[in-house]
Parts: sequence; structure tokens; C-alpha cells
Amino acid sequence: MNRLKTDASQPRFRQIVDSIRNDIVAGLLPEHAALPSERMVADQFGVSRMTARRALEAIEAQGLAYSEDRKGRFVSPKRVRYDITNRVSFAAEASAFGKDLEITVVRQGPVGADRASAANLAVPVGEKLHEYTRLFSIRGHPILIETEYVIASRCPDMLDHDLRQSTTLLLERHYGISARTGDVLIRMRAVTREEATLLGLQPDQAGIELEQTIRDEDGQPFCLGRQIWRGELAEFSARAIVNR
Amino acid sequence: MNRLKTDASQPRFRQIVDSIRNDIVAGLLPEHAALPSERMVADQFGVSRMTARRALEAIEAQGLAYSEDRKGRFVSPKRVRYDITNRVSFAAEASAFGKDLEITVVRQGPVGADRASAANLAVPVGEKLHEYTRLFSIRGHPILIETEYVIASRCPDMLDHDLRQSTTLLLERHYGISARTGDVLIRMRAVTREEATLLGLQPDQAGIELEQTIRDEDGQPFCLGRQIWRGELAEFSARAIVNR
DNA sequence: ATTCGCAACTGGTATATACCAGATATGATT
DNA sequence: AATCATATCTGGTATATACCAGTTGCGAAT
Repeated sequence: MNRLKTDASQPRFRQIVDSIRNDIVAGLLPEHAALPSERMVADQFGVSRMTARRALEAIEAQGLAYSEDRKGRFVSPKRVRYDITNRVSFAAEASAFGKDLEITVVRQGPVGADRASAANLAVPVGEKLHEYTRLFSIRGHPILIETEYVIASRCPDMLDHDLRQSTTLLLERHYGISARTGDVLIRMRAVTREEATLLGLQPDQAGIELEQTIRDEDGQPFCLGRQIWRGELAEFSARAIVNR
Repeated sequence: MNRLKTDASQPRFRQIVDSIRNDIVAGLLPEHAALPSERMVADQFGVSRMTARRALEAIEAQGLAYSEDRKGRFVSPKRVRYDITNRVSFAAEASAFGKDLEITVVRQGPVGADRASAANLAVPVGEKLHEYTRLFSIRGHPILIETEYVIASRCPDMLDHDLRQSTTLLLERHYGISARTGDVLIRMRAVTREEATLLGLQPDQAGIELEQTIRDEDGQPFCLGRQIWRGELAEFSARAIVNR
């Protein structure tokens, strides 16, 4: 029986949250282990299922667990660190430090540049771009979704290549385009329904969006990428230099 | 009567979410305007209050609104952009582009360095540090909470000064310590109870944490800062340079 | 005009219940 | 041994209800 010895002034669902969180941080529940189900929590703590549900949802919101629809809730794994000022390619970096990174191509094809992408890539609206969306997972657990737009004229048959690799390296090897600098924008936002499905999140949960404009040695932008990360799984390092 | 013409295959609370979101993005509900209350939504859409509540909580989770306890829910304002690779002080930057930034000191005093701060600041554990926590608001709306640790020996009477200003500038003017570089770590995490109270968030909502180690011209770290931002209110820009 | 108290709000917590639909394991049938 | 049906898990949605505790505005008493 999982008794509540904790602060009685707190709401009951919050006491349950604290209890389960303790089990997680103490290591009783390892990564990807199943949390007790809503009905089990309700029984064990002597509350209604709705209250148990609130507690489990709170744990999810805190990033301590993730849920798989109608399967259960599971303990979140450790964060992955991604250096945004030294690399512009997660694929290149991740394989370098030995994570089993899996890439699946969700969508790909030609598109015309819309206003936003045209502005970022310094091309006219309607310019032909390659668009592709990929899902990145580590050991079967999705981490991020990336959609990139590459100026088609610089690499006409790019989409004939296998996209399940670092496109930074692909562009360098086959077209001699090498990434030198990138402008990055980081923000927190709620995932869309499609993203939620792919990432295994609730449709309203927040993730971290990275928007990158990647430039070559001449300072010419050639690639615009938007990534949405599972926020609880990542952290980003950067280096600031004060200029005056 | 706020009819639902939207996709009937979606759950009702989600249709309500979409309807209210439309009102927000269409500008019918301007920044800081009150959203309809839970009971009003329940009446207007013909659902129970719990369902109305789910919808409003989802809107909050998306960052479209924030709530003030027992007052109501209100439309979130626009994001603030913060350049992490060019500045290390939000106070200096914000006042520069003319936001009415208010700083309130939550806590201040001397502390001994714990393991983490000692490692970051390259000092022994127990080294005397100034610690202070400040709340940053724009026009009465809280944006972030910052806790900084400064090596006390380099600015013994720092805490005698008014901390409601840029401490970067304070350290430079009075002690000749100027920030040159900083290592930044960005992650999404749930806010603590205290932070939630100060920021006007729910205790389980996610925010963005920025952890900065600030170094002087000699590369010596002198300040460790941790900021927790209301995630829906901020975005961070950075510049990446590929080195090989 | 100011103050005070109350009524009518607001969201916060909690229960009990119901039914749906996908996931999974068990066990019988082939 | 492979297959199929079923019972039993899981979370997802939704209702109706109750009471609590701050907030706010209104109206009466001062």
C-alpha cells in the first residue's frame, strides 16, 4: 500500500504526483518502465480514477513520463544534449557520439517557396525547393521531427538520395555545399496534432522548436530547417560572445 | 450562440479549443483580454463544466492564454526575442529596445558554493557567493525569474547596490568586471511551485530554463545565472558556426 | 464619500459513473 | 504450431454534482 506521508496541506492529486515522482527519481522506476495505470493509482491511493488521472497527467506535463495511447504511461529517458553553436546537424553529431539514431522519412517532394521560406533563403517567392520531413528516434523512441527546405537549383536530384542520413554531409559530398554558419531561433510551442502523433505526445503538449537558416562559405543561405523536439528529452548548449 | 461548425470527428473539447483559438488568432480577443469563464463556455457550447475546463486548460497548455487564480484566464501577449549569442544580460537588452521592464528582488544574500555552482565557477565547494533572485516583468506581466551566483571575493559589497538594474552593467561600473563570453544551456522543464506562483503559471506547466556561465576578459567565470522563462512569451536567437 | 459586508462571480479539487476504442494476453479451435 | 475469438487490460471522453476559497462589484450602512 502506497501511503501518503507527505504534506497534507497539498491537494491529494499533488501528493500522488510527489509520491510517484519520488519513485522515478529514486530509480525504482527505470527509463521506459510502465507507470501504474490510472485505475491502479486510484485503488492504491484510495481516490477516484479522475483524480488519479490528474496526477498522472501532471507527471506527464512535467516531462517525467510519456504516454502511448491505450498502452500506458512510461518513464521518460535522459535528455540528449545538442550543441547549437558548433553544429548544424543533429544527425552528424548524434552518430558521432554513438547513439543508435534512426531516421525515417515522413514526407518528401518539391515545393514552391512561400513568403517565409523565401525571405529566409533570400530567393523569390515560388522558387523551387526540396522539402522533406524526417522523424528522428533513438532506440525506437522519437526525439524530434525535422522539416527542411533546400534550394533545388543547387542540388537538383538531391531527393534521389537516401535521406536517412545527415543531409549536411550529403550536400557536402555530392554537391560541394558545406554548412558554415547558421541562424538559430529557439522557442517553446505546443505540438500540432500530426507532430503529437509522430512524437507520441498529447496534442497540446509543448515542445521546443528550432528554426535554422544554414549558410555556405559565401554566406549564402541554402537550407531552412525547422525542428520540433520533445522538450523533456533535449537540452541545447550555446556559446555567447558579447560584442559592443 | 457559439456554434460548432468544425470537424465533428474531433472530441468536443477539442472543437471548443479550436473555436476559442480562432477567436484569439483572429484578434477578437486581444492581448490580456479575459477568456470566457468555465461556466460560460459550458453554457455556450452545451457541455458540462468539466469539459469546458478541459478545453480552457488545453488553450493554456498551448500558451495561448495564462490564468490568474480565481480571477480568470487571459490571452497571452506576443513573444519577446532574446539574443543569446550577442548578449548575456536580458536587462541590458530589454531596456535598450524600450520595453518597460520591471525588476523586483525576490531574495538575496550570501551562500556557500554547492557542488554544481562550484564546478561552473571554477571555485572550491563552500566558496562565498552572492546569491540573488529577481523577477522580471513587462508592464506588470511576469516573464522570467533569474537566480544568479556571483563570486563574492570579486565584488564584496555588491549586494549593497540596488539590484533592480542590469547586474552586468553594475559589475562593470563598480568592479571593472566585464562579461565577454558565456556558456549557455537551454532546456524545457516544468516550473516549481514557487516559480509557478511568481510567474502566474500552473505548477506543472513547462517553461524554458537558461543556464549561463559568464566569463570575463580573461576567460575566468565570475557569474552563474539560471533563468526560468514563461515559455510561451519568449524566443531565443543564436548564431551557429561550424568548426571542424 | 468612505467603508463594510455580502452576493455573485472566478477557478480548484474531488467523486462516481458511463461508455468508447485500441492493445494485449489467454485460451480454444483449427 | 498457427490462428482466431474473446475477455480484460489500457487510456480517452464526457456528464452531473458538490464543495472550497479567493476576487470582485454592488449596495447598504456609516
